[in-house]
Amino acid sequence: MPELPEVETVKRTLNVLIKGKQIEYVTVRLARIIQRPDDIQAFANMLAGHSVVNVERRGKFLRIVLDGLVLVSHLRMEGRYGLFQKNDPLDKHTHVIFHFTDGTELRYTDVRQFGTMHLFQPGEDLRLPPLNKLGQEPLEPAFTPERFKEIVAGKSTKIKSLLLNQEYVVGIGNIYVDESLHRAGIHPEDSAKVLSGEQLDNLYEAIVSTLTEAVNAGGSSVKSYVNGQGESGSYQDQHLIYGRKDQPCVSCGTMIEKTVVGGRGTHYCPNCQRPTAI
DNA sequence: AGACATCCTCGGACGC
DNA sequence: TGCGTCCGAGGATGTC
Repeated sequence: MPELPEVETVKRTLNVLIKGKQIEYVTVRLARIIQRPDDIQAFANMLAGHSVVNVERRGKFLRIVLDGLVLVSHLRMEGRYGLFQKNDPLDKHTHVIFHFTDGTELRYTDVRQFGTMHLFQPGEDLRLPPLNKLGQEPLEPAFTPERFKEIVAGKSTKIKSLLLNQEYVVGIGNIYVDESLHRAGIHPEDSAKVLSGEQLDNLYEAIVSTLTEAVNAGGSSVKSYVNGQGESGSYQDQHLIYGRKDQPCVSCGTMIEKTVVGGRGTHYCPNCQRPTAI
């Protein structure tokens, strides 16, 4: 389940692996991955002949910038990219293949088939779905404690749901939201508007430090996530709360509980993360 | 606005 | 013990 640190890691490795390569042709083996244009043959035809200029990230989306096109790709839960030689055996879950003129291939593999690709003309992508409603990047300088408080102000939503909503702050998914709330000592079901300035300062710091540390570790490898070079990240070894149901909290020894918040599996320490009294 | 279903596959848990 | 069945995992989107 790639979140910001995993997508950032994929972005960095793809820049090493495919920057400058020219697409000869594209094979689409599963049509539903391609969301724009409607016609997969048009998708393939548009890409042929274009070269990779840069790979960027917006929230959990990759922006593969070509000379004259932008390919927006979301990995959802289990999407992966890998660079192969054209004769390498094909995985049955490989759905899109970008054949380069040098005989290598960028393959998109996705067991769950949830990932998406949208192809745009330059300048279109940021003002159309799925990128047009995305909120603040948490690892950019513009994300300050003051900005975070503006975003949260007056919202009655549960804080966990707010942090998962990509219209406000981007890149946080179910793993890092649980880790950040635990680090800040905040109960996931607290209404955003009841949190004090001090709590929001702590939460801001927890989000930035958690994501930064995870990026530095190459992301978390949960289930099948690997980066564009087939390597696993290591941050899952540093998870203090996610996936640790019925194990003792490292801070206080209380058994970690798992519930459902906003339809998502939610891990928290009932001692360290008590509901905020109103 | 918030709750819920939908998409999908597979691995692990569970029941007999 | 072994085999079959079921369900949880979740990001974004759409509906109610």
